[in-house]
Amino acid sequence: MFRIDLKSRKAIYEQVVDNFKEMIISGILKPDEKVPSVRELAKELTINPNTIQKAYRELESRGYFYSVSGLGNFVAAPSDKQDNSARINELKDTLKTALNELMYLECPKEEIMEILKDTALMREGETER
Amino acid sequence: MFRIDLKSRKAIYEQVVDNFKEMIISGILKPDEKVPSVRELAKELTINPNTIQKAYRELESRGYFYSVSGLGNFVAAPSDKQDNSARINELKDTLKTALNELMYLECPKEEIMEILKDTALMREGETER
Amino acid sequence: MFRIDLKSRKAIYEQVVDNFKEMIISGILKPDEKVPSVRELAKELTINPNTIQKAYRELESRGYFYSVSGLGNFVAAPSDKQDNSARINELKDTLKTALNELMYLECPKEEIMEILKDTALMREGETER
Amino acid sequence: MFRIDLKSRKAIYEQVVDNFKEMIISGILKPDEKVPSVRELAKELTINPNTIQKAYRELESRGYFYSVSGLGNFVAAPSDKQDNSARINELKDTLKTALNELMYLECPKEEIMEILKDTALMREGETER
DNA sequence: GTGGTCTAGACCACT
DNA sequence: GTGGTCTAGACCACA
Repeated sequence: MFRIDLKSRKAIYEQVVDNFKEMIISGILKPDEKVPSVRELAKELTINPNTIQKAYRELESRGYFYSVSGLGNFVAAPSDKQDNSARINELKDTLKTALNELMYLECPKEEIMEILKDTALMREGETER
Repeated sequence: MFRIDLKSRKAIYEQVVDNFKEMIISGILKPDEKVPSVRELAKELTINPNTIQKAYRELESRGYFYSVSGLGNFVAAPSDKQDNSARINELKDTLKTALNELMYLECPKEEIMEILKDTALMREGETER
Repeated sequence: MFRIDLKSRKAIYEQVVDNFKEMIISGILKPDEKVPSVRELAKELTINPNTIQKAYRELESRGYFYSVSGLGNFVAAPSDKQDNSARINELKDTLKTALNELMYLECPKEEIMEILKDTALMREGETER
Repeated sequence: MFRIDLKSRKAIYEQVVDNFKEMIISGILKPDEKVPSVRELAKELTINPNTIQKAYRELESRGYFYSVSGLGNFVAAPSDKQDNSARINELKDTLKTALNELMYLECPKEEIMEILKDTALMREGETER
């Protein structure tokens, strides 16, 4: 369920954050669903609870979690999310940069198109007419 | 010419690396063009020469610069670049993730398409048929 | 355990790199084994920590170490190594050059054969038929 | 005739030295043959004369050249070479190290054998019986 | 505790 | 002049 790579350069708490974000974005985790408690998850991943704690706080501050004291943490509904525009601009920028670098590295266009299709951005048949 | 944000969480030397990469990728810097000397750039940006040095070595080891001792650093030709596949896979992954998150944040498709067009990935008329 | 020659023309950090590479190649250091912390080794060798740091990063970027933040540096498994072909060609070239020069200096063939045997390249009895 | 790579990390004067050594070792340059004057070679390679000068001094001190004042530099005969033992030990060491690293990188034995044959170390048929 | 970054200032080799 | 190395000492983020 979780992909944590201790060897990665990325901080562990960030990897936890990314894993949750991905599961929420892809719909594996539904709004108002309860997520494991800090201690539970820490034990399961054999990671320091402080690290999980930090990840949860991060997810809460970014609007992906909400916490009910005494009950635990829950997945927030997309509509509850705050001010997206800043994050959207950030993402657009990474998109542009990544695309430019891919072109520079001579990654074949088809492979990029494949990705676009996979993300449901395009229906089959819209590309490469 | 350079955008360095001392307050950013990103390391200064990484910002320098990214700035150069962007300029090379976008063609602002041409192959075999000389880049400012370590000391020169350090002085211009009021940054410690060692920091610039580190950035330059990074760029060299990633195949964007080559260094001629006694003469300075120069922009490498794209063909001189090494083993891209690992980097390409990384980029594809960030691409996927960014696209998914954009969809989740309900960024209008048109805006994303705009970016694709800008990167010359698609010719006018190929999209939104 | 470590042979560092401060007077050598070779940079100290390179000597550290070479020492570790040799210990890893010869199997003295096993995969996933922890190596001394930057500060520890620096203290032991009475060398500046930054110098050790540089050596460790070099080893990491060449695929001999991996670093786990907060825990330290570890020996990477051979399979984790990246793109060897460039390095292999380099080595083949040094091999050729060294052999040619040895022949020129009239080093007896037997002595060279001795080395080949020692590196397990040849089984006893295969040579000097 | 000369392979000088300004982009290489190796110092230019060292590349000049290596080129001459190789030509002498391989017999392209014969004993007592005259080599180009410092100025001539510098002009031909469009390199600073001081750099060539340094290379020639190095070659002389290592016993590959001898200089006759007013006439120029000449290739020394192998027998004129001094104290080889130190250099031979050096070479043996690089040989060992290179071989070990090649084995570690899983370079196929056959490719290594190929090199040994090419250097006339072995006659055809002596290996892999 | 760990690695990672940065500064200031020094010295060396090469061109 | 150029890059490359090294030291001393400081600060930060992560586990």
